Amino acid sequence: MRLLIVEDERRLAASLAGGLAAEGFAVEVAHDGLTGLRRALDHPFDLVVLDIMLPGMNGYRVCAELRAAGVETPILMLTAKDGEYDEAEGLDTGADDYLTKPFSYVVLLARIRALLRRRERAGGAPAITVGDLTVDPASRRALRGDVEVELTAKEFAVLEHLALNAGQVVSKTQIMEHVWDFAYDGDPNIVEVYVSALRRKLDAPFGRRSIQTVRGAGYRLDAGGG
Amino acid sequence: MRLLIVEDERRLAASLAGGLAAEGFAVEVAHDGLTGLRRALDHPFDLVVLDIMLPGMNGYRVCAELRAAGVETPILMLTAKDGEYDEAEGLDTGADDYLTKPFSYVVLLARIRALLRRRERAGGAPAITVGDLTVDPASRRALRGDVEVELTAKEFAVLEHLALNAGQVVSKTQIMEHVWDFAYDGDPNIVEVYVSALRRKLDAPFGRRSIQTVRGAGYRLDAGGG
DNA sequence: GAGGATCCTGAGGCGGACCTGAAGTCACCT
DNA sequence: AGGTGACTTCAGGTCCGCCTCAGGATCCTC
Repeated sequence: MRLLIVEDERRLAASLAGGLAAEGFAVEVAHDGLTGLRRALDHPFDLVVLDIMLPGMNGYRVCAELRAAGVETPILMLTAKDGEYDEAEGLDTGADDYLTKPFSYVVLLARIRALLRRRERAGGAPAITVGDLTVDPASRRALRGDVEVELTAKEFAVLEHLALNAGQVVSKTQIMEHVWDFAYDGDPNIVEVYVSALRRKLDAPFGRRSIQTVRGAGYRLDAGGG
Repeated sequence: MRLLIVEDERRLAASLAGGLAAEGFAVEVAHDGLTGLRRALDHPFDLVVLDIMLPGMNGYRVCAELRAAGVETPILMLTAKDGEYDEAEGLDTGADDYLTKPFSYVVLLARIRALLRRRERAGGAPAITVGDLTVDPASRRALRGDVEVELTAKEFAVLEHLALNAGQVVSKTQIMEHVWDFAYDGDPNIVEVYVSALRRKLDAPFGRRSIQTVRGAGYRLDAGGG
Protein backbone atom coordinates (compact mmCIF):
# COMPACT_ATOMS: atom_id res chain seq x y z
CA MET A 1 0.00 0.00 0.00
CA ARG A 2 1.44 3.35 -1.10
CA LEU A 3 0.76 6.48 0.93
CA LEU A 4 1.51 10.08 0.08
CA ILE A 5 1.80 12.54 2.94
CA VAL A 6 1.55 16.23 2.01
CA GLU A 7 2.50 18.19 5.11
CA ASP A 8 4.78 21.19 5.52
CA GLU A 9 5.63 20.72 9.18
CA ARG A 10 8.70 18.61 8.64
CA ARG A 11 8.85 17.09 12.07
CA LEU A 12 5.25 15.96 11.94
CA ALA A 13 5.67 14.67 8.41
CA ALA A 14 8.77 12.70 9.31
CA SER A 15 7.15 11.30 12.41
CA LEU A 16 4.09 10.14 10.53
CA ALA A 17 6.13 8.73 7.68
CA GLY A 18 8.25 6.75 10.10
CA GLY A 19 5.32 5.30 11.96
CA LEU A 20 3.34 4.41 8.87
CA ALA A 21 6.37 2.86 7.22
CA ALA A 22 6.70 0.65 10.28
CA GLU A 23 3.12 -0.44 9.70
CA GLY A 24 4.13 -1.75 6.34
CA PHE A 25 3.01 1.14 4.17
CA ALA A 26 5.21 2.50 1.44
CA VAL A 27 5.30 6.17 2.36
CA GLU A 28 6.29 9.19 0.31
CA VAL A 29 6.36 12.76 1.61
CA ALA A 30 5.85 16.14 -0.03
CA HIS A 31 6.36 19.39 1.86
CA ASP A 32 4.28 21.75 -0.23
CA GLY A 33 1.09 21.65 -2.21
CA LEU A 34 2.48 21.81 -5.71
CA THR A 35 5.00 19.04 -5.14
CA GLY A 36 2.29 16.94 -3.56
CA LEU A 37 0.01 17.48 -6.51
CA ARG A 38 2.73 16.55 -8.99
CA ARG A 39 3.63 13.44 -7.04
CA ALA A 40 0.03 12.32 -6.81
CA LEU A 41 -0.49 12.88 -10.51
CA ASP A 42 2.68 11.04 -11.51
CA HIS A 43 2.35 7.94 -9.40
CA PRO A 44 -0.74 6.05 -8.35
CA PHE A 45 -1.11 6.05 -4.56
CA ASP A 46 -3.54 4.08 -2.47
CA LEU A 47 -4.20 7.02 -0.18
CA VAL A 48 -3.20 10.66 0.27
CA VAL A 49 -2.89 12.42 3.62
CA LEU A 50 -3.29 16.08 2.83
CA ASP A 51 -2.76 19.04 5.13
CA ILE A 52 -4.91 22.07 4.33
CA MET A 53 -2.51 24.82 5.29
CA LEU A 54 0.34 24.47 2.87
CA PRO A 55 2.76 26.92 1.35
CA GLY A 56 2.13 27.80 -2.26
CA MET A 57 -1.01 25.87 -2.94
CA ASN A 58 -3.44 24.98 -0.19
CA GLY A 59 -4.96 21.59 0.43
CA TYR A 60 -8.35 22.43 -1.00
CA ARG A 61 -6.87 23.30 -4.35
CA VAL A 62 -4.64 20.25 -4.43
CA CYS A 63 -7.65 18.12 -3.66
CA ALA A 64 -9.83 19.80 -6.24
CA GLU A 65 -7.17 19.56 -8.93
CA LEU A 66 -6.64 15.89 -8.24
CA ARG A 67 -10.32 15.16 -8.56
CA ALA A 68 -10.53 17.29 -11.67
CA ALA A 69 -7.73 15.21 -13.15
CA GLY A 70 -9.76 12.09 -12.51
CA VAL A 71 -7.68 10.80 -9.61
CA GLU A 72 -9.95 8.80 -7.33
CA THR A 73 -7.45 7.99 -4.61
CA PRO A 74 -8.96 8.36 -1.13
CA ILE A 75 -7.90 11.63 0.47
CA LEU A 76 -7.66 12.19 4.20
CA MET A 77 -7.51 15.89 5.07
CA LEU A 78 -5.80 17.37 8.08
CA THR A 79 -7.39 20.53 9.44
CA ALA A 80 -6.27 22.84 12.21
CA LYS A 81 -8.69 23.43 15.04
CA ASP A 82 -8.78 27.21 14.78
CA GLY A 83 -11.80 27.15 12.55
CA GLU A 84 -10.31 29.30 9.84
CA TYR A 85 -10.83 26.44 7.48
CA ASP A 86 -14.04 24.54 7.30
CA GLU A 87 -14.27 20.79 7.26
CA ALA A 88 -17.31 20.82 5.07
CA GLU A 89 -15.41 22.67 2.40
CA GLY A 90 -12.80 19.96 2.41
CA LEU A 91 -15.40 17.30 1.95
CA ASP A 92 -16.97 19.35 -0.82
CA THR A 93 -13.75 19.53 -2.78
CA GLY A 94 -13.63 15.78 -2.85
CA ALA A 95 -11.86 14.65 0.32
CA ASP A 96 -13.06 11.38 1.81
CA ASP A 97 -12.44 12.14 5.45
CA TYR A 98 -10.90 14.79 7.64
CA LEU A 99 -9.00 14.82 10.90
CA THR A 100 -8.62 17.77 13.24
CA LYS A 101 -5.22 18.66 14.63
CA PRO A 102 -3.96 17.78 17.05
CA PHE A 103 -4.62 14.09 16.61
CA SER A 104 -2.98 11.00 17.94
CA TYR A 105 -1.09 8.63 15.77
CA VAL A 106 -3.43 5.73 16.47
CA VAL A 107 -6.42 7.78 15.42
CA LEU A 108 -4.76 8.65 12.16
CA LEU A 109 -3.86 5.04 11.58
CA ALA A 110 -7.42 3.96 12.29
CA ARG A 111 -8.80 6.49 9.83
CA ILE A 112 -6.34 5.42 7.16
CA ARG A 113 -7.27 1.81 7.67
CA ALA A 114 -10.95 2.66 7.56
CA LEU A 115 -10.59 4.52 4.29
CA LEU A 116 -8.59 1.74 2.71
CA ARG A 117 -11.15 -0.78 3.86
CA ARG A 118 -14.03 1.27 2.59
CA ARG A 119 -12.37 1.48 -0.77
CA GLU A 120 -11.78 -2.23 -0.87
CA ARG A 121 -15.35 -3.03 -0.01
CA ALA A 122 -16.82 -0.57 -2.44
CA GLY A 123 -14.65 -1.83 -5.25
CA GLY A 124 -15.13 -5.34 -4.00
CA ALA A 125 -11.50 -6.02 -4.90
CA PRO A 126 -12.62 -8.36 -7.63
CA ALA A 127 -10.56 -11.33 -8.62
CA ILE A 128 -8.34 -10.77 -11.61
CA THR A 129 -8.25 -13.30 -14.43
CA VAL A 130 -5.52 -13.60 -17.02
CA GLY A 131 -6.09 -16.58 -19.26
CA ASP A 132 -6.74 -19.48 -16.90
CA LEU A 133 -4.93 -17.75 -14.10
CA THR A 134 -7.03 -16.31 -11.28
CA VAL A 135 -5.69 -13.90 -8.67
CA ASP A 136 -8.10 -13.17 -5.84
CA PRO A 137 -6.88 -10.54 -3.39
CA ALA A 138 -9.79 -11.01 -0.99
CA SER A 139 -9.08 -14.65 -0.25
CA ARG A 140 -5.42 -14.23 -1.11
CA ARG A 141 -5.56 -17.16 -3.44
CA ALA A 142 -4.02 -17.88 -6.79
CA LEU A 143 -5.55 -20.48 -9.09
CA ARG A 144 -4.18 -22.00 -12.26
CA GLY A 145 -7.36 -23.35 -13.72
CA ASP A 146 -8.96 -25.07 -10.75
CA VAL A 147 -5.71 -25.87 -9.00
CA GLU A 148 -4.77 -23.67 -6.07
CA VAL A 149 -1.17 -22.58 -6.04
CA GLU A 150 0.29 -21.70 -2.66
CA LEU A 151 2.16 -18.42 -2.67
CA THR A 152 3.95 -16.45 0.00
CA ALA A 153 2.94 -12.88 0.81
CA LYS A 154 5.61 -11.29 -1.35
CA GLU A 155 5.10 -13.69 -4.22
CA PHE A 156 1.42 -12.93 -4.18
CA ALA A 157 2.00 -9.19 -4.07
CA VAL A 158 4.31 -9.35 -7.08
CA LEU A 159 1.85 -11.50 -8.99
CA GLU A 160 -1.01 -9.20 -8.10
CA HIS A 161 0.83 -6.21 -9.47
CA LEU A 162 1.69 -8.05 -12.66
CA ALA A 163 -1.90 -9.18 -13.02
CA LEU A 164 -3.23 -5.67 -12.53
CA ASN A 165 -1.10 -4.63 -15.47
CA ALA A 166 -1.57 -7.78 -17.50
CA GLY A 167 -0.38 -7.47 -21.07
CA GLN A 168 1.76 -4.48 -20.20
CA VAL A 169 5.42 -4.34 -19.41
CA VAL A 170 6.12 -3.57 -15.77
CA SER A 171 9.62 -2.49 -14.81
CA LYS A 172 11.49 -3.94 -11.89
CA THR A 173 11.62 -0.52 -10.28
CA GLN A 174 7.86 -0.21 -10.60
CA ILE A 175 7.34 -3.57 -8.97
CA MET A 176 9.73 -2.69 -6.18
CA GLU A 177 7.99 0.57 -5.48
CA HIS A 178 4.63 -1.09 -5.24
CA VAL A 179 5.43 -4.25 -3.41
CA TRP A 180 8.28 -3.13 -1.22
CA ASP A 181 8.54 -0.06 0.91
CA PHE A 182 9.12 3.01 -1.14
CA ALA A 183 12.37 3.71 0.64
CA TYR A 184 13.62 0.18 0.07
CA ASP A 185 16.87 0.44 -1.82
CA GLY A 186 17.96 -3.12 -2.18
CA ASP A 187 19.13 -4.97 -5.22
CA PRO A 188 16.51 -5.13 -7.99
CA ASN A 189 17.62 -8.73 -8.21
CA ILE A 190 15.05 -9.35 -5.52
CA VAL A 191 12.38 -8.99 -8.18
CA GLU A 192 14.11 -11.54 -10.37
CA VAL A 193 14.17 -13.91 -7.45
CA TYR A 194 10.44 -13.60 -6.94
CA VAL A 195 9.61 -13.84 -10.61
CA SER A 196 11.68 -16.96 -10.67
CA ALA A 197 9.69 -18.39 -7.77
CA LEU A 198 6.41 -17.50 -9.44
CA ARG A 199 7.43 -19.24 -12.65
CA ARG A 200 8.49 -22.32 -10.73
CA LYS A 201 5.17 -22.43 -8.93
CA LEU A 202 2.58 -21.49 -11.49
CA ASP A 203 4.19 -21.85 -14.89
CA ALA A 204 6.55 -24.82 -14.85
CA PRO A 205 4.18 -27.40 -13.35
CA PHE A 206 1.57 -26.52 -15.96
CA GLY A 207 3.90 -26.22 -18.94
CA ARG A 208 3.17 -22.53 -19.30
CA ARG A 209 5.23 -19.42 -19.74
CA SER A 210 2.91 -16.63 -18.66
CA ILE A 211 5.50 -14.27 -17.16
CA GLN A 212 7.57 -12.95 -20.04
CA THR A 213 10.91 -11.29 -19.58
CA VAL A 214 11.27 -8.14 -21.60
CA ARG A 215 14.99 -7.68 -21.55
CA GLY A 216 16.06 -4.22 -20.42
CA ALA A 217 12.46 -3.22 -19.67
CA GLY A 218 10.85 -5.53 -17.18
CA TYR A 219 8.23 -8.27 -17.12
CA ARG A 220 4.87 -8.84 -18.73
CA LEU A 221 2.12 -11.17 -17.64
CA ASP A 222 0.33 -12.78 -20.59
CA ALA A 223 -2.32 -15.41 -20.97
CA GLY A 224 0.60 -17.71 -21.69
CA GLY A 225 -1.00 -20.15 -24.07
CA GLY A 226 -0.68 -23.69 -22.85
CA MET B 1 -21.04 -6.38 20.12
CA ARG B 2 -19.86 -3.00 18.90
CA LEU B 3 -21.56 0.18 20.09
CA LEU B 4 -21.14 3.72 18.88
CA ILE B 5 -22.03 6.56 21.23
CA VAL B 6 -22.53 9.97 19.65
CA GLU B 7 -22.78 12.45 22.49
CA ASP B 8 -21.16 15.86 22.93
CA GLU B 9 -21.34 16.02 26.72
CA ARG B 10 -17.99 14.46 27.37
CA ARG B 11 -18.61 13.44 30.94
CA LEU B 12 -21.83 11.67 30.09
CA ALA B 13 -20.26 10.03 27.06
CA ALA B 14 -17.30 8.80 29.07
CA SER B 15 -19.53 7.53 31.83
CA LEU B 16 -21.74 5.59 29.44
CA ALA B 17 -18.77 4.25 27.53
CA GLY B 18 -17.19 3.01 30.72
CA GLY B 19 -20.30 1.27 31.96
CA LEU B 20 -21.14 -0.34 28.66
CA ALA B 21 -17.57 -1.46 28.14
CA ALA B 22 -17.80 -3.18 31.50
CA GLU B 23 -20.86 -5.00 30.20
CA GLY B 24 -18.72 -6.51 27.49
CA PHE B 25 -19.56 -4.17 24.66
CA ALA B 26 -16.87 -2.76 22.41
CA VAL B 27 -17.60 0.93 22.69
CA GLU B 28 -16.54 3.80 20.50
CA VAL B 29 -17.36 7.45 21.12
CA ALA B 30 -17.85 10.44 18.84
CA HIS B 31 -18.39 13.92 20.22
CA ASP B 32 -20.04 15.56 17.25
CA GLY B 33 -22.48 14.64 14.55
CA LEU B 34 -20.20 14.59 11.57
CA THR B 35 -17.59 12.44 13.26
CA GLY B 36 -20.28 10.08 14.43
CA LEU B 37 -21.69 9.81 10.95
CA ARG B 38 -18.30 9.05 9.43
CA ARG B 39 -17.51 6.51 12.10
CA ALA B 40 -20.81 4.73 11.58
CA LEU B 41 -20.29 4.67 7.84
CA ASP B 42 -16.77 3.32 8.12
CA HIS B 43 -17.31 0.52 10.59
CA PRO B 44 -20.25 -1.76 11.04
CA PHE B 45 -21.73 -1.30 14.51
CA ASP B 46 -24.36 -3.37 16.18
CA LEU B 47 -26.05 -0.32 17.66
CA VAL B 48 -25.72 3.45 17.72
CA VAL B 49 -26.65 5.65 20.67
CA LEU B 50 -27.29 9.06 19.18
CA ASP B 51 -27.86 12.34 20.96
CA ILE B 52 -30.06 14.83 19.12
CA MET B 53 -28.44 18.04 20.21
CA LEU B 54 -24.99 17.90 18.69
CA PRO B 55 -22.60 20.54 17.45
CA GLY B 56 -22.26 20.83 13.70
CA MET B 57 -24.76 18.28 12.56
CA ASN B 58 -27.72 17.33 14.68
CA GLY B 59 -28.88 13.84 15.46
CA TYR B 60 -31.79 13.86 13.05
CA ARG B 61 -29.53 14.56 10.14
CA VAL B 62 -27.00 11.96 11.19
CA CYS B 63 -29.78 9.43 11.49
CA ALA B 64 -31.30 10.33 8.16
CA GLU B 65 -27.97 10.21 6.38
CA LEU B 66 -27.17 6.82 7.81
CA ARG B 67 -30.48 5.41 6.65
CA ALA B 68 -30.01 7.04 3.28
CA ALA B 69 -26.66 5.31 3.01
CA GLY B 70 -28.33 1.98 3.59
CA VAL B 71 -27.05 1.47 7.13
CA GLU B 72 -29.59 -0.58 9.05
CA THR B 73 -27.91 -0.54 12.43
CA PRO B 74 -30.42 -0.01 15.25
CA ILE B 75 -30.35 3.59 16.47
CA LEU B 76 -31.28 4.65 19.98
CA MET B 77 -31.92 8.39 20.19
CA LEU B 78 -31.37 10.54 23.23
CA THR B 79 -33.69 13.53 23.56
CA ALA B 80 -33.76 16.34 26.09
CA LYS B 81 -36.96 16.89 28.02
CA ASP B 82 -37.50 20.52 27.10
CA GLY B 83 -39.61 19.64 24.14
CA GLU B 84 -37.66 21.63 21.64
CA TYR B 85 -37.05 18.45 19.75
CA ASP B 86 -39.80 16.03 19.04
CA GLU B 87 -39.52 12.33 19.59
CA ALA B 88 -41.77 11.54 16.69
CA GLU B 89 -39.44 13.31 14.34
CA GLY B 90 -36.63 11.09 15.53
CA LEU B 91 -38.60 7.99 14.82
CA ASP B 92 -39.56 9.37 11.43
CA THR B 93 -35.97 9.81 10.40
CA GLY B 94 -35.36 6.16 11.04
CA ALA B 95 -34.47 5.80 14.72
CA ASP B 96 -35.59 2.58 16.38
CA ASP B 97 -36.16 3.89 19.88
CA TYR B 98 -35.71 7.02 21.94
CA LEU B 99 -34.89 7.85 25.51
CA THR B 100 -35.58 11.12 27.32
CA LYS B 101 -32.89 12.77 29.39
CA PRO B 102 -32.31 12.45 32.19
CA PHE B 103 -32.31 8.70 32.26
CA SER B 104 -30.72 6.12 34.48
CA TYR B 105 -27.97 3.88 33.35
CA VAL B 106 -29.97 0.70 33.89
CA VAL B 107 -32.81 2.01 31.74
CA LEU B 108 -30.40 2.75 28.94
CA LEU B 109 -28.87 -0.68 29.25
CA ALA B 110 -32.29 -2.28 29.16
CA ARG B 111 -33.23 -0.38 26.01
CA ILE B 112 -30.00 -1.33 24.34
CA ARG B 113 -30.52 -4.97 25.20
CA ALA B 114 -34.10 -4.80 23.97
CA LEU B 115 -33.06 -3.33 20.64
CA LEU B 116 -30.35 -5.90 20.14
CA ARG B 117 -32.78 -8.67 21.00
CA ARG B 118 -35.40 -7.31 18.69
CA ARG B 119 -32.88 -7.24 15.91
CA GLU B 120 -31.90 -10.82 16.56
CA ARG B 121 -35.47 -12.03 16.61
CA ALA B 122 -36.33 -10.18 13.47
CA GLY B 123 -34.08 -12.65 11.77
CA GLY B 124 -31.41 -10.05 11.36
CA ALA B 125 -28.79 -12.56 12.37
CA PRO B 126 -29.24 -15.76 10.47
CA ALA B 127 -27.01 -18.70 11.22
CA ILE B 128 -23.92 -18.86 9.09
CA THR B 129 -22.80 -22.13 7.55
CA VAL B 130 -19.33 -22.84 6.25
CA GLY B 131 -18.99 -26.42 5.13
CA ASP B 132 -20.39 -28.49 7.99
CA LEU B 133 -19.73 -25.71 10.47
CA THR B 134 -22.71 -23.75 11.74
CA VAL B 135 -22.37 -20.48 13.61
CA ASP B 136 -25.61 -19.17 15.05
CA PRO B 137 -25.32 -15.71 16.61
CA ALA B 138 -28.92 -15.72 17.83
CA SER B 139 -28.53 -18.76 20.06
CA ARG B 140 -24.79 -18.17 20.39
CA ARG B 141 -24.07 -21.72 19.37
CA ALA B 142 -21.45 -23.33 17.21
CA LEU B 143 -22.04 -26.72 15.63
CA ARG B 144 -19.61 -28.97 13.82
CA GLY B 145 -22.02 -31.16 11.94
CA ASP B 146 -24.55 -32.07 14.63
CA VAL B 147 -22.13 -31.82 17.50
CA GLU B 148 -22.30 -28.66 19.59
CA VAL B 149 -18.98 -27.14 20.47
CA GLU B 150 -18.85 -25.02 23.61
CA LEU B 151 -17.15 -21.70 23.10
CA THR B 152 -16.46 -18.77 25.37
CA ALA B 153 -17.74 -15.30 24.49
CA LYS B 154 -14.53 -14.09 22.90
CA GLU B 155 -13.92 -17.36 21.08
CA PHE B 156 -17.38 -17.14 19.62
CA ALA B 157 -16.93 -13.53 18.62
CA VAL B 158 -13.72 -14.32 16.78
CA LEU B 159 -15.31 -17.27 15.05
CA GLU B 160 -18.34 -15.20 14.12
CA HIS B 161 -16.21 -12.57 12.47
CA LEU B 162 -14.26 -15.20 10.57
CA ALA B 163 -17.48 -16.86 9.48
CA LEU B 164 -18.97 -13.57 8.31
CA ASN B 165 -15.98 -13.24 6.02
CA ALA B 166 -15.67 -16.91 5.16
CA GLY B 167 -13.33 -17.55 2.27
CA GLN B 168 -11.69 -14.20 2.70
CA VAL B 169 -8.53 -13.31 4.52
CA VAL B 170 -9.14 -11.36 7.70
CA SER B 171 -6.20 -9.59 9.29
CA LYS B 172 -5.44 -9.77 12.97
CA THR B 173 -5.97 -6.03 13.25
CA GLN B 174 -9.36 -6.36 11.64
CA ILE B 175 -10.35 -9.07 14.08
CA MET B 176 -9.10 -7.00 16.99
CA GLU B 177 -11.04 -3.96 15.90
CA HIS B 178 -14.26 -5.91 15.61
CA VAL B 179 -14.10 -8.22 18.56
CA TRP B 180 -12.25 -6.07 21.03
CA ASP B 181 -12.81 -2.46 21.85
CA PHE B 182 -11.84 -0.25 18.99
CA ALA B 183 -9.22 1.53 21.06
CA TYR B 184 -7.78 -1.71 22.41
CA ASP B 185 -4.09 -1.64 21.73
CA GLY B 186 -2.85 -4.87 23.16
CA ASP B 187 -0.65 -7.48 21.60
CA PRO B 188 -2.09 -8.95 18.40
CA ASN B 189 -0.91 -12.21 19.88
CA ILE B 190 -4.27 -12.31 21.64
CA VAL B 191 -5.83 -13.19 18.30
CA GLU B 192 -3.38 -16.01 17.82
CA VAL B 193 -4.30 -17.33 21.23
CA TYR B 194 -7.99 -17.40 20.36
CA VAL B 195 -7.45 -18.90 16.95
CA SER B 196 -5.39 -21.53 18.65
CA ALA B 197 -8.25 -22.23 21.05
CA LEU B 198 -10.79 -22.40 18.23
CA ARG B 199 -8.66 -24.87 16.34
CA ARG B 200 -8.28 -27.02 19.42
CA LYS B 201 -12.02 -27.05 19.97
CA LEU B 202 -13.53 -27.31 16.54
CA ASP B 203 -10.83 -28.49 14.18
CA ALA B 204 -8.55 -30.94 15.97
CA PRO B 205 -11.23 -33.23 17.45
CA PHE B 206 -12.78 -33.58 14.01
CA GLY B 207 -9.57 -33.90 12.04
CA ARG B 208 -10.23 -30.68 10.20
CA ARG B 209 -8.24 -27.60 9.39
CA SER B 210 -10.84 -24.98 8.62
CA ILE B 211 -8.99 -21.93 9.97
CA GLN B 212 -6.09 -21.33 7.63
CA THR B 213 -3.15 -19.16 8.55
CA VAL B 214 -2.20 -16.85 5.73
CA ARG B 215 1.26 -15.83 6.78
CA GLY B 216 1.79 -12.09 6.77
CA ALA B 217 -1.88 -11.44 6.05
CA GLY B 218 -4.17 -13.00 8.61
CA TYR B 219 -6.58 -15.91 8.81
CA ARG B 220 -9.15 -17.41 6.50
CA LEU B 221 -12.07 -19.66 7.36
CA ASP B 222 -12.63 -22.32 4.72
CA ALA B 223 -14.89 -25.30 4.43
CA GLY B 224 -11.82 -27.27 5.45
CA GLY B 225 -12.53 -30.56 3.77
CA GLY B 226 -12.57 -33.35 6.31
C1' DG C 1 32.89 -15.14 -31.97
C1' DA C 2 34.47 -12.54 -27.97
C1' DG C 3 33.08 -9.77 -24.39
C1' DG C 4 29.91 -7.45 -21.62
C1' DA C 5 25.44 -6.73 -19.80
C1' DT C 6 21.42 -8.74 -18.19
C1' DC C 7 18.91 -12.27 -16.23
C1' DC C 8 18.16 -16.84 -13.79
C1' DT C 9 18.25 -19.69 -9.87
C1' DG C 10 19.97 -22.62 -6.12
C1' DA C 11 21.85 -22.35 -1.40
C1' DG C 12 22.03 -20.52 3.16
C1' DG C 13 21.58 -17.56 7.15
C1' DC C 14 18.81 -14.42 9.57
C1' DG C 15 14.92 -12.42 11.48
C1' DG C 16 10.44 -12.60 12.56
C1' DA C 17 5.76 -14.51 12.32
C1' DC C 18 3.26 -17.84 14.43
C1' DC C 19 1.91 -21.45 17.94
C1' DT C 20 0.91 -22.89 22.43
C1' DG C 21 1.45 -24.20 27.24
C1' DA C 22 1.45 -21.93 31.54
C1' DA C 23 0.98 -18.41 34.83
C1' DG C 24 -1.23 -14.15 36.35
C1' DT C 25 -5.46 -11.16 36.85
C1' DC C 26 -10.05 -10.21 37.52
C1' DA C 27 -15.06 -10.69 37.93
C1' DC C 28 -18.55 -13.46 39.40
C1' DC C 29 -20.80 -17.15 41.90
C1' DT C 30 -21.43 -20.00 45.85
C1' DA D 1 -13.74 -15.98 51.74
C1' DG D 2 -12.80 -19.40 48.48
C1' DG D 3 -13.44 -21.40 44.02
C1' DT D 4 -14.26 -21.20 39.20
C1' DG D 5 -13.71 -19.81 34.68
C1' DA D 6 -12.79 -16.32 31.21
C1' DC D 7 -9.50 -13.26 29.66
C1' DT D 8 -4.87 -11.72 28.98
C1' DT D 9 0.07 -11.74 29.14
C1' DC D 10 4.36 -13.98 28.80
C1' DA D 11 7.98 -16.80 27.14
C1' DG D 12 10.03 -20.58 24.73
C1' DG D 13 10.22 -22.93 20.66
C1' DT D 14 9.45 -23.97 15.80
C1' DC D 15 9.20 -23.00 11.31
C1' DC D 16 9.13 -20.38 7.25
C1' DG D 17 9.53 -16.42 4.38
C1' DC D 18 12.82 -12.87 3.03
C1' DC D 19 16.94 -11.33 1.35
C1' DT D 20 21.79 -11.83 -0.05
C1' DC D 21 25.13 -13.84 -2.71
C1' DA D 22 27.43 -16.00 -6.34
C1' DG D 23 27.97 -18.90 -10.22
C1' DG D 24 25.92 -20.08 -14.43
C1' DA D 25 22.91 -19.18 -18.49
C1' DT D 26 21.26 -16.15 -22.03
C1' DC D 27 21.13 -12.30 -24.94
C1' DC D 28 23.01 -8.23 -27.33
C1' DT D 29 26.85 -5.53 -29.32
C1' DC D 30 30.76 -4.91 -31.82
